[in-house]
Amino acid sequence: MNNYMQIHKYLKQFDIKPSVQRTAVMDYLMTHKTHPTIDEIYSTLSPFMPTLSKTTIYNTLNLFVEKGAVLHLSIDEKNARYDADISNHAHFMCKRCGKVYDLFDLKQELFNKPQLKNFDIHSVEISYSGFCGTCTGMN
Amino acid sequence: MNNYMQIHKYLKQFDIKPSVQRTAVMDYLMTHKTHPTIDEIYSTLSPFMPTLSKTTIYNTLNLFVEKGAVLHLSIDEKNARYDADISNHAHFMCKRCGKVYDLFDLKQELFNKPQLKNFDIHSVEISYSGFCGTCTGMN
DNA sequence: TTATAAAACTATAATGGTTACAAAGATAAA
DNA sequence: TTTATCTTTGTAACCATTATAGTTTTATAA
Repeated sequence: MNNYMQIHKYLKQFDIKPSVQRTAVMDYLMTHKTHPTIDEIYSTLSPFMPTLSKTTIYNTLNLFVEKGAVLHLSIDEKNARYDADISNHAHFMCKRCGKVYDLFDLKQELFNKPQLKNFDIHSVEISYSGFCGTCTGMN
Repeated sequence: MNNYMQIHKYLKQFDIKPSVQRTAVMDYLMTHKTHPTIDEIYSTLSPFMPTLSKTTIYNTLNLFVEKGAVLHLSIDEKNARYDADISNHAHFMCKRCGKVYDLFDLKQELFNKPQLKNFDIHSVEISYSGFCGTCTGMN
């Protein structure tokens, strides 16, 4: 079974009808774990899909987020970022270079939804910011 | 000592030169713990300060955040939100009514900055979202 | 297969939050 | 008082996102 069919199956698990465009976007997110912006996704895919519209990227990602297949990250004030890894993990954004990194090795308790009687919590986002090792020369 | 002078002293602690406008904005943030948007701050202050410009609100809040006197919240994708309470606490945003609530009663460990050799972490933002009690009728 | 309806995609325009810029005003120093 | 610096202001520009309407594709059913 090829990758295209695997992604089809994966999308269907989230009640998302596969299409060429949707499959390409999910494929991009799965193979580029860089928390890309809309523009990055569009710029990369566009040469291979000449009729592709940026609106479709917007529509597709809004659908993915709505269906729970993709995380919308608000860590970057300038542009929305997207992440196909929906497992519990946090993010770090370097204030100098702007890269967004995954932080997997944190205690899982961090991601527990607090049980509060006045709030029905659906999602958690844990974001750190500062300088990355590449920018400080400390790695 | 009046409130105006107290706020002057407070701003100076953050190396911020007080001015009428800056004092008014900090006063607003301290007395309105609703995590207001730029527009809300401007709309409220404007009638009392007829020459006030919205650009000044932007400039002022950018300065406050830069100096560490105010937190910029990215929990609301639509508008930046600001919080004069810089102590460790998390936020909850209701996806129906849009209100942003403070969550103070969480374990302080949540706000510990993980010691990672490749990342120099300056700040932490913990955001929850879902439905609030008012919107679900459950309180 | 063909006709019809629904869904998805596309291009363009509109929206709206934020920043850039330049001029005017206020403050501080000499 | 003069000069320099900082702050504020209004306008214009920018740019990410959404709205809209038309086209294309896909699904349904006769």
